[in-house]
Amino acid sequence: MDEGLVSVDKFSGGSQAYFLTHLHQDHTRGLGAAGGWRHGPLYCSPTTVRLLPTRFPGIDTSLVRPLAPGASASLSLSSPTSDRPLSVRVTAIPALHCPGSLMYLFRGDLGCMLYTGDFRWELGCDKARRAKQALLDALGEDTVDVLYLDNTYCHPSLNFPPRPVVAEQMVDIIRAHPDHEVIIGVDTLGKEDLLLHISRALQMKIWVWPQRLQTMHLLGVDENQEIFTTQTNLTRVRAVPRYSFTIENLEALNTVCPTIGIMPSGIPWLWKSCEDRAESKGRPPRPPVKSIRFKGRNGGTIGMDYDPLSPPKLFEKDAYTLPYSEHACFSELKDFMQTVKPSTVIGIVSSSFCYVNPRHHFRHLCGDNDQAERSPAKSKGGDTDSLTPKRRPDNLTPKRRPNGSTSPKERKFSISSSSLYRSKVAMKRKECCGARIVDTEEVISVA
DNA sequence: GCGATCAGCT
DNA sequence: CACAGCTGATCGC
Repeated sequence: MDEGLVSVDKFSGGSQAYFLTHLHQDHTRGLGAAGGWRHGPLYCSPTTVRLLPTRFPGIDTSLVRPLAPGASASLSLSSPTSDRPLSVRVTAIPALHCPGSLMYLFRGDLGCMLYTGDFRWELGCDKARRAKQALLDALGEDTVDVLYLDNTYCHPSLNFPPRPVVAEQMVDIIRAHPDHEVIIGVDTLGKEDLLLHISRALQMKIWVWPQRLQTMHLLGVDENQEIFTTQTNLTRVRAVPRYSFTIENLEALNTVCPTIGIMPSGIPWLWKSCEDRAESKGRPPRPPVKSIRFKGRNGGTIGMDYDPLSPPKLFEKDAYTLPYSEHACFSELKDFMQTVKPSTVIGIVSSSFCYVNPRHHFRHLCGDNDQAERSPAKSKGGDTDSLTPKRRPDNLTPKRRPNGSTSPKERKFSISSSSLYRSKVAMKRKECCGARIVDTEEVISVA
């Protein structure tokens, strides 16, 4: 593929069309650049369109092209080198990562490429089976020349149950602590289904910070406003920003009232026991790990390495972590590879703690398995910067990822008052983004 | 003084 | 460790 044609999750310019897979900050770098968006047409899901102004208030929506899951669009591009016209058809496939997340399948004069973005692929769930069918329908007889794969958890040891199973485990934990306050660490987008499940199962509202409530309403997940609230006295279960979820904060909250924390995450090292962490940091050992019993969930229905019958690992006192992941685990990646059978595969996650070239595990599922690394495009030239992720060899420690360059200017909320002065910049950001650590503590201590 | 970007951290 | 994100420092306007 020639250079300068299309970019996915990269918005620094130089392309003729731009594609956003989902609205997490590390995928939107460059979108908030000064002067608004004017590099070219910007394709994303209708859900993402709806949320876009909350993340990028100044964005010029005339350049935004909503692409519904399953829908296609034709792109008329021109070769930057020869000026000849190029025809490319793009199809959006649900990625099931967070609300509005999409994969993009490109086919046309440049061959066939599939960019998954971040995705989950739980084929025990209807949504994933429908997504798989949508992908197969879109592919038809075509073969994917290059698959850009979410390799976040691309290691055979990283298997976890489908999200509904883990959601039920979380309900069990909360039920086992009837007199505790509960905080759950979440990001600005994602894990809505988990919170909905908890709310329905326990018949309990869930506190979220004001900006998160706005997101819920824009997503339409709580149309009757029965589930989520910003009023602290209505519930003992709170979803807090992931960065408020620290041992220090949990201990502080416990001085006010008994509180447990639950971190839903697929990150494997969070499953380690607290002793490991204490020793590794030279701190005195923590108290012994408390164990929690879970109801068995139909024994072998999960068929993964993670054993749902064993208690979830506790990484610190009063804090639990459960493998609720919005990224595909290894067995799902394997199934995806078997379904797509690409000629070659390239990982898109370069900052992973254990970046693994997916070819290492899936070479045998690639059409070009007998060849070493080669240019992934057909005979049309080298691959584009834009569609080539930051690649690095196996077993190399990743460098620190450059930070996001987005400038989220959220609408203001009144809850942001805090007596803790840090800096004007911090205060400004605080105003913009809604509740933070201190707000959460204040709010809970008042309750 | 302000926003954008970078460095550092979890 | 960093899924995605927050904070403070610095730079240019």
